[in-house]
Amino acid sequence: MESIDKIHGTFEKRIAETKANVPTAVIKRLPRYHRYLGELIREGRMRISSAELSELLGVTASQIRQDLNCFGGFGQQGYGYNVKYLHGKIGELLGVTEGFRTVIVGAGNLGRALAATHMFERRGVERLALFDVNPDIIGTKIYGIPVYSTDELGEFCRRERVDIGVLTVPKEAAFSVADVMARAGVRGIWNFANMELSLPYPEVEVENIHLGDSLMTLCYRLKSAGGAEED
Amino acid sequence: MESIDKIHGTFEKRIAETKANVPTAVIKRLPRYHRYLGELIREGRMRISSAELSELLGVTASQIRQDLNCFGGFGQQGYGYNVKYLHGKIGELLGVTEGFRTVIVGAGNLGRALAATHMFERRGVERLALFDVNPDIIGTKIYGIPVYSTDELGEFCRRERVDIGVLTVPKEAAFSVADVMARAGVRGIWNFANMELSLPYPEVEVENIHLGDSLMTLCYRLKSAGGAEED
DNA sequence: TAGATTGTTAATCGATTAACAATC
DNA sequence: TAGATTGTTAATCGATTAACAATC
Repeated sequence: MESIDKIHGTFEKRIAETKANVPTAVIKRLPRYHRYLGELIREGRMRISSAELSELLGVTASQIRQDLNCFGGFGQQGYGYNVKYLHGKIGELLGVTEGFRTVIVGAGNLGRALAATHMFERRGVERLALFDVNPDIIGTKIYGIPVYSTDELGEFCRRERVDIGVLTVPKEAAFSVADVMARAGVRGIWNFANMELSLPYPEVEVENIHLGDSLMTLCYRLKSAGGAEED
Repeated sequence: MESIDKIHGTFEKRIAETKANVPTAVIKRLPRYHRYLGELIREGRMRISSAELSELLGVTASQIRQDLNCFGGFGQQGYGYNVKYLHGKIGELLGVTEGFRTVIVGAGNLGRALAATHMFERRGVERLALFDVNPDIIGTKIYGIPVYSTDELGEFCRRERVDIGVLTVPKEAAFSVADVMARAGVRGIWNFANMELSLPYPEVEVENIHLGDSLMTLCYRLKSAGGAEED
C-alpha cells in the first residue's frame, strides 16, 4: 500500500482551480459527500472508488466524479479517492477551516434548540452570542452562550466581526434585524422565519429554511401515495 | 366585475386530472405558491395574473402557468387566477384538508420547539402527542401536548391511526423508532436526525431535514463571495 | 367585439448519465 | 506491464423559458 504522503504529492500538482460557475445542484450535494466521508474515516477506511461511494449514497458514480471535478482532480486513476484527503478538501470548500463566527438572534424555542446543538462547532462555525428582547434572559447564559439585548446587536457584530447571523425571530422582525446585521458587516443570514428574506444588499448571502414547506411536501406525497421517494 | 360563483362554475368543468408524473421540482414550489396566495388573500386581493404573481415570487410567469397546469386549469383566459380559489386548490393538493395526524418523537429542544409552533395546525396537521424516554417528563404536557413513553409509541400509532411521525431523536435511535412507527401504520416520516433515513418499506414516505447541510451551503457561498444568490 | 391572459406546444437551457481515452 | 479507475467528452434526459393559438 502506497504512502499517503506520496499520493498527496501526486495529487497536489494536478489540482486545478475551481470552475467558474459551479452548478448549485453540485454545491447542495457537497455537504452530503462530506458527511459520508466523515463516517468512512470513523470506520477506518483509507480509500474509496466513485463506484463504491455511489452505492453508499445511492447516486451514480458518474455524478460523483463529475461533481468533484468541478473543483479539480481529487482522485487518482487506478486508485480512487483517499478518504481523509477528499474529506478535508470538501471541508475546505465548505469553509470549515475558515473559522466563521456567528450569532443567533431570537432565544425562543428554536433559538435555544440551536444553542444546544453541536452543529455549528462541528462544522467549524463559532457561536459567540444569543440576542433577544426578553429582559428576563438578557445577561444570562443559555447552554453556555451569553444572551445580550437585541439593542446591542449591531455594535456587537461590528466589534466582533460576525460573519453569519442566524435568524429565529418572528417573521415581522426578520427584515429589520437582518438589516441591522447587514449594515454591521454580517455577510450571511441563515433565516428560519417563514418567509423569503430579501435584502437590498446583493453582497449578503441569504439561506432560507422553510420547515413548513418541507412538511407540506411530505403531505403531498402522502396524499398521492405511490409517488416519488426521498427528498 | 363578474360573480365569483360564476367563474368557479366555469372553472370546474375545465379542471383536468393531475398529470401522471408531476416533476418533483414542481411539487417543491407548491408550498411557496400557497404561502404567497395566503398573503394575497389577507391583503384582500381577489384575482391575480401569472405575470403579477411571477413578479412577486421572482420566477417566470411561464413557470407558474406550466406548474399549475400539471394539475389542470385553475385559471381563466383573459382574467387570470382567482386568488381564493387557487389558494384552496393548491391547499387541497398539499393535503391541508386531509386532516393528517402526527406525533413528535423526541421531546428535546427541537421537539419542544416543534411543540410550541403553530406550523402544524396552520397546515391542517393535528399533533396528538409527544414521545420521550425521559421519565421526568412522561405524563406531563408540553405546550398542551401530552408526553408519553416511547414504549407506547407503536400501540398509540396503531390505535390513533397516526399518519405522520416527526423524528427529533438522536441519530442512533432514529431507525428503530421509525421502524416501530412504520410497522404501526405510519405512512410518512419527517426526519430531523442528521442522516438519510432509509426504511425497508417502500410505501413509507420519508422527508429528511438536514439543517447542517443548509448551514454548510451558506458557508460555501460566503467563501466564494459573489457567487449565486438565494436557496 | 377587442383586449387580456391562459393553456400548451416548441425551443432552449442545464443537469445527469454513459462511454472511453488518459494515466496511475 | 496489466488492471483499475479517474477525468472528461459526448449523448440523454428533464426542467425552464419563449411563443402563440385558444378562449374568456
